[in-house]
Amino acid sequence: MDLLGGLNPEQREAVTHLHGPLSVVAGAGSGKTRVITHRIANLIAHGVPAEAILGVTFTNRAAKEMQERVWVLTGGAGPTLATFHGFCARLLRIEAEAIGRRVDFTIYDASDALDLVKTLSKELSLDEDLASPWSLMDHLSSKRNARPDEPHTWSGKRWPTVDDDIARFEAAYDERLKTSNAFDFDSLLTESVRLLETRPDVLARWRTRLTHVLVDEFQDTNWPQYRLVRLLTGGSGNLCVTGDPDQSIYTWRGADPRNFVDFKADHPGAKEVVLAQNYRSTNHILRCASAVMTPVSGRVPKNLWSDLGDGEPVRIVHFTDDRDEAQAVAQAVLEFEGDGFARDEIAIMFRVNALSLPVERALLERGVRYRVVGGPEFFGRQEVKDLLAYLRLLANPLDGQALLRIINVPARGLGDRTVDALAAEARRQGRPLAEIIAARAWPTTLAKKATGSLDAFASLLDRLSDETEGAGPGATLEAVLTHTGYAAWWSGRASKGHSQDPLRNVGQFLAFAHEAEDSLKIDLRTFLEQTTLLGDRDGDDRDKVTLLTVHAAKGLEYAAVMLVGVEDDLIPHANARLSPGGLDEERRLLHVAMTRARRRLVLTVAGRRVRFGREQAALPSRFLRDLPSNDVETYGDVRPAWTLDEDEGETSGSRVVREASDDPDDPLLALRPGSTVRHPEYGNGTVIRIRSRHLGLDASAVVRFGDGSERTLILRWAKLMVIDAGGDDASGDYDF
DNA sequence: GCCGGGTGGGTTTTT
DNA sequence: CCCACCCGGC
Repeated sequence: MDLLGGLNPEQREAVTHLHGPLSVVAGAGSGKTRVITHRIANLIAHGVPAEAILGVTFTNRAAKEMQERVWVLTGGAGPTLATFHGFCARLLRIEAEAIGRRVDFTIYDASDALDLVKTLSKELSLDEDLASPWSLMDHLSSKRNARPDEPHTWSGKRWPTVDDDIARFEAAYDERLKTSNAFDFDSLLTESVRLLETRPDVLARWRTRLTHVLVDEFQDTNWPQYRLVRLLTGGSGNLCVTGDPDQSIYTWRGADPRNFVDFKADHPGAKEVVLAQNYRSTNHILRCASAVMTPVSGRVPKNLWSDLGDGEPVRIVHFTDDRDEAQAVAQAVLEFEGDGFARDEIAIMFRVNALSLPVERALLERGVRYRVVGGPEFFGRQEVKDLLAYLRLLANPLDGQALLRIINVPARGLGDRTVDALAAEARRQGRPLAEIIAARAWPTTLAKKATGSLDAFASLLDRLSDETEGAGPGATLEAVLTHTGYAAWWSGRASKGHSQDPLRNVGQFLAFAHEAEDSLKIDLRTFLEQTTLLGDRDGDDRDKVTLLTVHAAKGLEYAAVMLVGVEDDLIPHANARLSPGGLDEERRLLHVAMTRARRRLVLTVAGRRVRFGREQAALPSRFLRDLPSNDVETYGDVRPAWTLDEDEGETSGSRVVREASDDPDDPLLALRPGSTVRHPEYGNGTVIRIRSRHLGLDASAVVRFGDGSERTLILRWAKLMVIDAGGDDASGDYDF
């Protein structure tokens, strides 16, 4: 196979650079995946064994896609292509005993980890007002992801014993993970690093095993991740990193684009390739995407260009409310199909998962098949988590959190008092809770009734583990359901307050486990690892519209993209202002969303949106003002919702096509400081300041009226008409 | 100890 | 709206 055909000179340079450090800075759609897969194939063609190549990607989806493309290029060669977490899990299974874990360790997802924090917080009697489980979790995570030269200390509230308490907590957390024979997401990374740092023999073995490492989405790696690949390639320097600082959207999780700078410093003389030609999108789309990035500070400007022509202008469509928006988006799917877009080439994106609900409803009404990528949905449900906990406990009997979760589910007479007594006993003896139970070493203080229940529970566990020895996920789950009476317990409870029938989910989960066992032939441990590391399955994607967050969309592309909720407080998200550089990251996020689109890009804005059950006014995203007017077309009634009188329905729902938004008569791309408005009582005035919705307060504007008075008006209520939107100067006095 | 009802707060984004 | 948590009745 010709591996270099069809590559441009820069791509070719990267693909043919086989040994020694290489960095590829690749703008969106510049053929980065192509470069990586071809380079891997080229390495193999030049005699590097496939098993000696490790490709690290950011998502499982990307790993899978690369796997397939490499197969095609090499005729079935199988290098290791995995996420950081997946690779670390593999490494740690092999090296488990070197760090005091057993090969059957389980992995805690974010919510399991939070449960552990809560357990420990209670055990250590920490004051939750001073240190909430959430802040403790945050603290742990950012501490472990911090660079060693920027040590991270407790940044929450201070109290007299803070240093002691936090230190005790950190130690207890690590200890409990270890005695539970478990890792959380962060510790998969940090423990792998620690192992390679402290055990030269292990490190040497892995360096022999893996001679070439490639890291994709390098801008989204955090310190332990970079440290890991440095360790692995420290001997040979055969490290290739690819990424795009403009697509750095994970700094909130410890990702540090400075790794690019470090890479250069750590690898003097490294080859550097920049890919600028875009093969994906038309130029209207690219110019809009670039314009969003222009104001980002400290950025190396990148001029993305494409020879695919201008294409269609980017559409900005305004709606009265989110219901309208959802209906139109669902309808648009059908229209796009009429225009020749395949359904599985259309994506609907949003900044936050919550926005998918109204869209899903509208799609359902029209019978449009869709698929939601990720989302907390299924595996986050209580009943599924309960059953998973049983499976985890059977796979790893030391898993303390799994045990705590199910010890009294279904209710079997083991309430808080009994469990607390058991936990205290476990601590007293310095043994894991599971051992106390297996050995039936109950504390002597327990009541007869409790010990009876405990005996029964211990027997249940014995029986289950005997019966499921070596069984697959389907059979194991079957046994759990039979012997625990879990389903009967649910149906016995007045199951009103549950939006989705828990029993249906139980049935689905059982079917899922059976399918994994029967058709995919995966064992219980793999099943558990995949459900936590992979989250949702990616079943049959054909003929379905894809719904996903912008984060989940990174690395993907679609012929048509609709991004909903392009409003202030969503993009940029209200919380973005809490962190330094937050607004820039929001720009990058919008940039990522836009550059997913090949030919058609639609941004939608609603004037009102239901949030937390209340309908609230929404403003178009301030980023929209940065889009070049020649590249966009604006549709719909762009007056903000609060200028419409709800009782006179004449304007509501109108979808008049208008001139682009640079039309001076346009009532408003955004109300802004300097705009002239009319108030029915106070007359004309000038907007001095806009305050977006925050801290539970509605969005408001401070307006100076003709009589010199300044009034703060709640935009949701005040019957303001926009007379003159004011100048183009977007740098007015916004208060966020 | 179990469960249901009331209440208050809200987690952006993912492995 | 949807949940996690608290409380009180059984």
